[in-house]
Amino acid sequence: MARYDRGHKEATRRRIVESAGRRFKRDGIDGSGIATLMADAGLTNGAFYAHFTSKDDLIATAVADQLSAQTERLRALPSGEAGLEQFVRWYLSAEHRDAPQDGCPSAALLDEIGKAPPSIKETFTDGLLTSTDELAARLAPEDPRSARAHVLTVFAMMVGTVQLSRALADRQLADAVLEQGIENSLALLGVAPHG
Amino acid sequence: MARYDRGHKEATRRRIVESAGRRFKRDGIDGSGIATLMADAGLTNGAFYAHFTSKDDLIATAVADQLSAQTERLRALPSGEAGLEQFVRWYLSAEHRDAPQDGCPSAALLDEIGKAPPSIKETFTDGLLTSTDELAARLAPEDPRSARAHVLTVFAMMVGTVQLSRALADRQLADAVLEQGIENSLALLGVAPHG
DNA sequence: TGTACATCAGTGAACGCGCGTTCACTGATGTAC
DNA sequence: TGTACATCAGTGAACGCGCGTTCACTGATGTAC
Repeated sequence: MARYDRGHKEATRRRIVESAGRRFKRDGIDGSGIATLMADAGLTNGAFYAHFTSKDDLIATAVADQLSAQTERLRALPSGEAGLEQFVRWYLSAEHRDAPQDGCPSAALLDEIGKAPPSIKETFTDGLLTSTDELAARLAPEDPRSARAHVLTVFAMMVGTVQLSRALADRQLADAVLEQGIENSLALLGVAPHG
Repeated sequence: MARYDRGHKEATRRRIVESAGRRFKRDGIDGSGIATLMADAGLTNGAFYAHFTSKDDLIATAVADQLSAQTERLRALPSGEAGLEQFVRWYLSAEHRDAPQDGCPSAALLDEIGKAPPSIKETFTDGLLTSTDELAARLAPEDPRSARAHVLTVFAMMVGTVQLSRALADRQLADAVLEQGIENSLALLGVAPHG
């Protein structure tokens, strides 16, 4: 159509990546077709391959983008254990459970990433570690690396808890699971609850 | 083709349900087409609708079947905390992680079930509670119901841990996460490790 | 300043393919007479 | 005992549809002369 500003294409690309991240988290990766992803960004399917070499290319890009957005959110938390506790309480909230498109990419996509090709697993692993190392820094400021596996495991547990809460047909039970999850997670992190 | 023994159709149906359960756990529900599912059972696609009204019908049946198979496995465990610990150690083993088709349906499908229609969530919820109540009975034999949310949460955490271990591209880290997961799970259950 | 052409982000139709589902048909056996 | 027909689990081709991907084309702007 038109000839656009310098930077227009880059802005379009970013728009696709961001809306695709949301769509993936809501409907799953397999459940999101190219035409839908492009329509989400206000475009038609044909333009897709001017921005990405394949759907896998977009998946990897969107997963990395989602994880780095999460890292930013973690950096914005209060330092120390207060930030940790705040994160746990948000993560295991009914709001997070009920709005997967706005939430954590791991909670929404971990299962599909486990079945994805190695290149996507690698992208995921890198981005996830960057983000969980933010948590580790809060738990063990003097030696974040030592807390890595521990933080990663507690994070995995929170992921599973949110997923279970999303899958249960009994809302009361789903809420109870989240509450218990907060207690258990804080206990494992050694954070005394201030709620 | 041939006219078959009494009970032949029922046996065929069971065969489809069982192989579909394995296929779903391996490739995902969305990732498993009718033709493949029927070929797994040694049949052609056309016979499918003589056994099920729709793919969703099979999904619900297979999920329920998988969960009741898991319940049977839990019943076969030693009674008391010994059985609990044995379960946790199997669940968070590299073998379980690396063979999803033979493993826990929740670990493989929780994410997709969270996005599934309510009828499937209900089937899942019923079957899951039956199976986790087996664990609760080991933790609190005098009042299993009181331990329900607690056991459910620890179970959710184990699910997330297995999923993360499947998604990580770094095998060493994936193994470390499982090990930490065992420690954390046993701690939360109040079971003193005997490993 | 005016004309001709190059650029290029985006359009929209089409490709082959696999999806869930439908349906006319098969053919070995059981039943009726 | 022999023939005609009913039964029914399973076959395999076909349905319309959406998938990921390709491609000829559009048309507003920038550049060359």
